[in-house]
Amino acid sequence: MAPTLKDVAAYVGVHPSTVSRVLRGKENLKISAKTHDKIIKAVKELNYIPDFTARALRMKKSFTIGLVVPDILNPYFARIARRIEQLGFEKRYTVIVCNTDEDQEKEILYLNQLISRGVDGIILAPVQDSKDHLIDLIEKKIPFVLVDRIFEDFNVDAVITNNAESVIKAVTHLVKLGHSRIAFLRGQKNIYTIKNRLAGYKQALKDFDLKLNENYIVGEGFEFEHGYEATLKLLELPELPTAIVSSGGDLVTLGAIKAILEKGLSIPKDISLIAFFDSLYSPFLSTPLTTITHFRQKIGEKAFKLLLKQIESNKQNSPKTICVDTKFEIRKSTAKPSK
Amino acid sequence: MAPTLKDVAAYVGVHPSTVSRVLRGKENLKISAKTHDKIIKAVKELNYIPDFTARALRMKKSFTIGLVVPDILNPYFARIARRIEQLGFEKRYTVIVCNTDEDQEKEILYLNQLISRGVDGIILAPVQDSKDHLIDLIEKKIPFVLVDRIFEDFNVDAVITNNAESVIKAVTHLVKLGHSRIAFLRGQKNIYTIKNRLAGYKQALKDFDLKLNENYIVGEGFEFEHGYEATLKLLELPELPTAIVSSGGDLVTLGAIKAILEKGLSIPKDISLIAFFDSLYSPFLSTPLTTITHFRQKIGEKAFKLLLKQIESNKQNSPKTICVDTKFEIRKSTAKPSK
DNA sequence: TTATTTTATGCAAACGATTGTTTGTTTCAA
DNA sequence: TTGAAACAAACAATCGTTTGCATAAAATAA
Repeated sequence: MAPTLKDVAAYVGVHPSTVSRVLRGKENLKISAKTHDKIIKAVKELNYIPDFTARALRMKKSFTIGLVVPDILNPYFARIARRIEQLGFEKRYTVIVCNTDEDQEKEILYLNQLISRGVDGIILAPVQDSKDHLIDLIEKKIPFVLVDRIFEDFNVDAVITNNAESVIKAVTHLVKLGHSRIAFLRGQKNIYTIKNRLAGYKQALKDFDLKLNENYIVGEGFEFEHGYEATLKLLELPELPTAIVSSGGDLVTLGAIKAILEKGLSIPKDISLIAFFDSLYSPFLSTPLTTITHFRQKIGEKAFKLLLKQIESNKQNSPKTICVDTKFEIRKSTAKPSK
Repeated sequence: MAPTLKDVAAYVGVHPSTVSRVLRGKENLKISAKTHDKIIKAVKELNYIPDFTARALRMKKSFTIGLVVPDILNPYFARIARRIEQLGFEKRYTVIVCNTDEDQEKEILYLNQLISRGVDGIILAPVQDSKDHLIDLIEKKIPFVLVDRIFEDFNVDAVITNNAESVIKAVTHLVKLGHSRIAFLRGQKNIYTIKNRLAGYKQALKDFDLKLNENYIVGEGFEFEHGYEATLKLLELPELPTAIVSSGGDLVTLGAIKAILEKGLSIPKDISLIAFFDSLYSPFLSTPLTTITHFRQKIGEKAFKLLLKQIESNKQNSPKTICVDTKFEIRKSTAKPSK
């Protein structure tokens, strides 16, 4: 059996509390140098490792944070997660990763698990069917930070990106190239980011006096298939769009590319494409993609810092929403429309 | 404050142990239907959530497993992680994700953290500088499973892939196309997978009576830059290779592609390329990549099941190494050499 | 020398569950 | 009516720490 505090204490011939005090350091309680050294030595010799569980129970502090995202396979969330884990490591926090698959039920289950496990805080990209369970978190005074997605009139710490503006920039670019039939390939509806991107799209059309064609707005989810199906539908319309803004991320966009190529169309000759996409891969695609790029590590960083501040300060600071800029990177997938 | 067992007990007018027994179910101890119902009702009304920490301490079982990988950003490990998390969820296990960045120090620190936190088991893709700390795990009787990388004469549960053979298949394909100057773009040296892939490479050359050119073996790590630098070096040799086998994964391979294109060479006209690469992106690259594809969810699945078996059975089963096949997928990045 | 402060450590009660053992009731057969 | 068996629930110890408080010993002041 692994040695406990008690074992160490017995070994040195001292009380467990003394060992504990030596190990925890700080404290104004003074320990004589002699016992201090003996204890340190004993800890080494017995190879004592403190039991975090017991400590967490006693101190009501677990040095654990929960990260709840739709899918860690999505490079967008993977990078955020990576950065959070990295910062957590520095501060001796451990990260529990939970994937909701955009399933509200699962989100609630996970959240309860995390609460039950006594995490010190939660970083969450919520499925957005409801926010009732989040109100619960507030009542339970569990620190949490939203990333990527927020709710109207729900004022909590959050890190988001300027979705609408980034799409406006994209559409502007297309319009300047001469496009007027611009389609919007959505990810899943009802997600904050998507709603805002769509709003940006509509705003931009309005700004340029282009009529809004509802048939040009397609897409029902964040998977490869969703992108594929939706784009196929788009390409079977009587009047083809000359450009697509893909707002659903990597998988959706790859699905879209597959559909476009299958239809025998080429990018950007027949169709211009702008996407929210991983900037690592985008330069290397068949046609290097013009993208709206997120600074995902920065998002993770900001989120972690906000959370840590909540955890460490007991007073209730007023909630803060941080908006991280995006970068518009022009590559080869956008060009003048052919006719 | 969140209600505890005691609160529920007091609310019903019963002893905490009774509540516990009702909640845990099973047990041969009988509880009258009446109290049972009252307790269930009280639990609902008070919205009681059991404290996992306390339970873990008492039962010495945390329903937590640690996953230690070099980098979750690497799609290879991301998929494995995803599958493990998924299966864990079904069995009510929670996953703590740790990234080592191929740093032995960090691996040891993490492992100690996990032990300290009382995880029920660990799935580990080890940095391979040493295995001493793993022997520790065995002594402490902490269930663990290696993935992707194993040690010679270290017989523990593990899930690996047939690295050597998959490279032999790749080289064979190249030789049949007429290549004889085939280079090997390594990832980091001294990693089990890489060593085996290299062994496969050498074996294949031997099989085909091709001479081994040490200058054709390059690469010092798993990052984009490593792939880029190494390939550049390769392309500055007096006698250019006509084909490259990239064994370092996505990042290394993208780096290689960048180098090749920068040198004004084209794939596969000037250089054929076969890579270990994410099959999601590979069809969409500038030249769709001929790849050696791993079934990563299967790896994750096997690893989780091995671990679960270890956790659930107290007797020491004899260790098992499972080898998961790879798939060789021919796309457009391989062709006959130009001259 | 005695009183007082300081210093170093021990004591014991938490934290919130689980579980072997006891105790107090019923129930039922003899 | 008594005694044993069966049933329900309480009791109390325990998991490994931390921490407020008490206390003994040593150091200092009076």
